[in-house]
Formats: sequence, C-alpha cells, structure tokens
Amino acid sequence: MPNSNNKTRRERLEEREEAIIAAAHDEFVENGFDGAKIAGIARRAGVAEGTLYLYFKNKSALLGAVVGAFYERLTAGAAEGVARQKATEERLAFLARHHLHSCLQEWAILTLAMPALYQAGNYRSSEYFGFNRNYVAVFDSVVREGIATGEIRKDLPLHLMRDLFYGTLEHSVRTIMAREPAAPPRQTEIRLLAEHIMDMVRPAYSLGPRPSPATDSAALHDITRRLEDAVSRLENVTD
Amino acid sequence: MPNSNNKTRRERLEEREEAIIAAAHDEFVENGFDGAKIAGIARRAGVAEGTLYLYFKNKSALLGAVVGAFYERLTAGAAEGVARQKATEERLAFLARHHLHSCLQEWAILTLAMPALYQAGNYRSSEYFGFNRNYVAVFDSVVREGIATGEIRKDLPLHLMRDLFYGTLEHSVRTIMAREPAAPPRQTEIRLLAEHIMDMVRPAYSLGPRPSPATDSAALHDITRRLEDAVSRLENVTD
DNA sequence: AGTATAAATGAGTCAAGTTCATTTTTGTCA
DNA sequence: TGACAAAAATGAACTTGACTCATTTATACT
Repeated sequence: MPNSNNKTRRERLEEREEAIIAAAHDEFVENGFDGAKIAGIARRAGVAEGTLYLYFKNKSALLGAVVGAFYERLTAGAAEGVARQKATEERLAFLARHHLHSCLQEWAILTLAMPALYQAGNYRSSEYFGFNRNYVAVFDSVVREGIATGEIRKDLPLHLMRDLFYGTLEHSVRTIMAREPAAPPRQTEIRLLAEHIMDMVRPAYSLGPRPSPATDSAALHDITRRLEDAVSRLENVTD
Repeated sequence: MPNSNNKTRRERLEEREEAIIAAAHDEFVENGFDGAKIAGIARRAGVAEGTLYLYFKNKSALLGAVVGAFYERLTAGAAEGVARQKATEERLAFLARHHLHSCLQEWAILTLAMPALYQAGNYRSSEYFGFNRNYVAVFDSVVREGIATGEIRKDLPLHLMRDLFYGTLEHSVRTIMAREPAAPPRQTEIRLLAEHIMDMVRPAYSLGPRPSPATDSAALHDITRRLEDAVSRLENVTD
C-alpha cells in the first residue's frame, strides 16, 4: 500500500521542517540564541535531536531559517503596502511605519538577527545578505522612482539614502526598546514616531512641498513683505 | 622584606588586569566571540585559566572590558574634537568623521560589541548602556547648544536627532564593510562620505543657510512669478 | 510479502567554559 | 631572619550542551 496517508513523502518532510522552524522560533524567542537548547527545540518539535541535523546543518542554520521567515513576512508586507500607495512621500511614510511596527512587534527576532548580521565573517556570502537585499529592494525602487519624477534630489548615492532611512529607523527601535523593554507597540505612538522621522527625512531628501517650516517661512515672509511694499508703492503712484 | 619589587601589590594587580584585557582584545579580534577561547586568552596573558576568573566573572565580562576600553577611546576622541570646533555645523561634521573613522578602524570590536548590545536581555542595566550614554552625551550637548543658538530646529525630540545621526552613521559603516570587507579606511573617502551624510543631516536639522536648494528654489520661483505678474498688471492699470 | 532505500533515533563523543581544592606568593610581626 | 596568615594563582576535574553515528524503524516499489 504505497502512500498509506494522503500525504506524499515530500509533503511530510516539508511539514516536519516547518514544525522544526516553528519550534526553533519559540525556543529562540524565549531563551535567546545561547540560552536556546537543541534538546529544547527537538522536544518542542516532537523529534529526536539527531533528526534536527537531517534538516539543518547546525544551530546557526536553524536560526537562519527563523530569521529568513521573519524577513519574508517583512518584505512581503513592505511590497504590498507600497503597491497600495501612489505618491513617493506616502510610500516612504508607509515603509517607515511598517518597519517600526514589524521590528517592535518582533523585537525578539531582531535581537537574534542583528548579532548574526554583524558576526558573519564575510557578510556578503551569508544568507542574511540576501534577506536584506530583497527587503531593501522595495525601498530602492520607491526612491528610484521618486528621483525619476523629480520628487527626490538626485545628487546623493542611493545607498546613503537607504542608510539614512533604515539606519534612523533601526536606531529608533533600539532606543524605544531600551527605554521600555516591555513596551507593547501602540499604533498611535508608531504613527507619531514615523511622522517625526519623516519630518527629518523629507528635507534630507528634498521631498515634499515644505522642506522645513522654519527657514522656509522666513524666506517667504521676506518675499511677501517685499511684495506688499511693491504693491503699496505702486498704489501710491496711481494716487 | 616587604615590597621586594618596586611595585605595590595594587599596581601589580592592575598591570595584570590590563595584560588580561589586552590579551582578550587580541584573542577576540582574531577569532570573534565564539571562536575566542579562554585557554587562548590565558596563554596570551601568561596566566592560568583559573586566574582569569579572579579578575572577570566570565567570558562576557571579559568582552565587556574590551568594549569598554574601545568606548573610552571613542568618547575621549569625540570630546576633544568637539572642543576644538566652535560652530555647531563644524562640530557635527567632526563627530561624523570621527565616528566613521573609529568604527571603520576598529570594525572588529564593533562586530563584537553590537551583538552584546542587542542580546543584553535588559539593555538598560547592562554595562553597554552606560558606555553609550557617555558617548552620546557629547553629541547631545552639541545639539542642545545648537538649538539654544537657533541654529537647529527645536520641534523634534533630541533622541530622534541622535537616532538620525548615529543610525545613519552606523548603517553606513555596515554598508561599507559589507561592500569591501578588507577595506582600509582611507582618509579622503571618509571625508567625502561624512560630507554626503552632512548634506542630508543639515536640512533635516534645518542647519545652515539653504535647507534644500531644489524645493526651496521651486517655491521661490513660484512666488517671484506671481510678484512679476502682479507688478505688470498694476503697470497696465497705470497705462 | 520481500527488500532496498530513506528517515529517524538517542546514546556516546568532544570541546570549552567554569569551579575549587591545593599550592605558591606576599606582607607583617616577633 | 624565620614563622605565619592572608591573598593570589594554579590546573585538574566537573559540567553543559552541540554534534555524530551505528543502529533501528518506516516507506515505497516489485
């Protein structure tokens, strides 16, 4: 009787793999990388320790799979949101909110991913490089389009704009989590924070109508005064 | 015969501690945190393994001492440089160059510090929190002064400006090291990069004469055209 | 049913961080 | 100077946990 179940062999293997990744996720999130035990993951997944090594090369590869799943969710969410918006500014604002929301939501995963990101001897060859590449591709295409339509300045290398955007966001997330480790990410707080960040990013990118209220309004005030002067002078002439 | 050497007991202990930190530095830099072995550090320092535990609680504490020394150099350099400059903009430009230079120079230490920074269960209580606090205090005082003199906008929380500044710098460093892992940090390249970053930071902070040429000139153009229209209309009336 | 191949198992191996009973060094005092 | 108590150092033994592999179990095909 081949196929005693209604599952093909391949399907059963993939199910097991997913179960292992889910188990690893929980064990890592609860205990951190060093605190997580292979034995614990095996127990959660309902398999023997040795079995894990048939699916993943070692503990780090197990973490890689967990982080990869996170990046997949992150990237998919970013791409979807961007597709819903039309204006460059709205798109960037969405990406900021989405990044903040995701990173705060899954802070535990981030704390697992960052070390691996930095430790990777030659980062380029590590799987994390690919994860990041796919993710920032969404941002890159938004900015490239913004530059093409003249909404964004074109005198700076794209990678620097990316560094500004994601560097600021990541640092902000770290700041928040350092302030209130147990903070549940409230929707409105994220919106406010994203708006503040966009208030800095906008002028940095030369995006939007008002690059900077303070200086701009000063310049416009000056022009306006001159306009009024001119008008009243001309009116005096007609008198 | 008390004090057979010309060294007091305390001095000898401190010398040994420094030797151990130096040994740990080299072992960590060469092999990374996991790759570094307590036995290796002990051998380099010329002491027995057990002796290390008389000076440091565990391997992590050993890393903490190495990272602490790095932060001390970093903070001292930042404070000195800021004292040499007078204008807010020059000070920030210096801090940017200094941060880039130091982090590229001692990239190996950074890759050791970042994981610990993120892993620290409750970051606030970890020693790394204090290191960072002292370091960014230099930046904070520069920005506070800039706000007081009206050079910098005051409608954004200070911590966000910090996140923009150091987030961008750190992300840039990571980008560079990912591109060319064996890159020797050339002085001129660092200057150029810092200038580019300042080109983004300046308008974000509303620092300097022109917040943003592109949009600003567009707005002014518009006003100017309206001014000219008004003038010519009035001139037609007087005809 | 028989059998070859794939998959799973878990006891055993090994490496490395940490501990602690013992030894060595140091400073003081008779 | 020599005894001695306290401090410092030692390294063999202990412990933990990732990883291996000889053996067992399940699967699919004839």
